[in-house]
Amino acid sequence: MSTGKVQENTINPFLNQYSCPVAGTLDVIGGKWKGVILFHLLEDKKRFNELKRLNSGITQRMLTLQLRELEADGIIHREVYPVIPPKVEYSLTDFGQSLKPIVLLMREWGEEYMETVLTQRQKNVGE
Amino acid sequence: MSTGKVQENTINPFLNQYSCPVAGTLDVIGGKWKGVILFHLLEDKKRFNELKRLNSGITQRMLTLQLRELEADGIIHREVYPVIPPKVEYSLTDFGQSLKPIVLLMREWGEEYMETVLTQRQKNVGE
DNA sequence: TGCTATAGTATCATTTTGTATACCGTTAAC
DNA sequence: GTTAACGGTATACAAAATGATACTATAGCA
Repeated sequence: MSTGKVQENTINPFLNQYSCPVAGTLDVIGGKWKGVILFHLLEDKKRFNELKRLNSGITQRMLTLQLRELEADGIIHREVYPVIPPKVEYSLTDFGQSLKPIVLLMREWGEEYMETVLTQRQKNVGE
Repeated sequence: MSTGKVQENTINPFLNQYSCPVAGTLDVIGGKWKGVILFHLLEDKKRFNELKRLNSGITQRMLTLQLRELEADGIIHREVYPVIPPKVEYSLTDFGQSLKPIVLLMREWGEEYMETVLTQRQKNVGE
C-alpha cells in the first residue's frame, strides 16, 4: 500500500480503490452464504456435507464456491483426508477467528431485531 | 411469527425460511453499498448528494435503491424539504442506531485486517 | 437566454450470483 | 452386480444485483 498504486487481480477490484473499511469487511463476510458458513464454523470444524445440511438450501456448487473464496482470503482452512469415501474438514484459521466478534454480534442483532424488520417491511408492501 | 406460517412479499424471501439470524442481519446491512451508507450516517445526517460523494463510484440509481430499502426496513429516515432546488436529508432512526456496534466493528476489522486479506489474495492469483 | 444545482426516474446493458442437472472415482455394504 | 456415500467438477441456464446513460422539474444567477 505504501506505493499508492492501485493493485490488480484480487477477487474484488472494488477493494483496490482504498474505499471504506466497512466495504472491505463486507466483501469478506457478505453475500448470501458466507456469514452463515462462518457462523457454523465458529464452534467447531465441519465436513462438507455437514455444512451443506446446516446451510439449508445451498447447492453443492455455491457451497464450494463460497468455501473456496473464504479459503483464498485466509479465513478458513481446508483439510483433506485421503480416504475413501473422501473426507474434507473446514475450520476457521486463527485469522478467521478475528471475525468471531462480528459474526456473534450479527447473530445477536438478527435474533433481537429480525421480527421488527419483517414487521416493518410488511407495512411497506404495496406502497 | 406465532403462526409458524411462512410470510411473503418481503424484500428477501430468504428471510422467511426462519434461517440463521446472521443471514437476516446480512440481508439488512449487506450488499455492496448499505454498510458504507450506514457508516457515513453514524455520525450525522447527510444529504443525497453528500452520500453520493462519500460513496465514491455509486450511481444515483443504486444510491436511491439502497436508501429506499434501508428506509423500508426502518433503518433510516428520509426528510424532504419542499424547496427548490430539492433538499432531502437522510438520518439513522433509533432502530438504525442499534446497528452502530456492528458497523463500527466492521470498520475496525477492515482497518486492521484488509491488508492481510489483500496480501492473502495475491498469493492465490493464478493458482 | 442559457447555465447550474438538487434529487431523483426511466430504460437498457452488463455482471454477479444462484439453480439444475449430470457426471466422476473409489470403496463398502447389500 | 448394483447401489450408496462423499466431495466435489462441468455445463447450461435463470435471476438478481449493479452499472451507464439520458432525462425530468424548477429556481436563481450571469
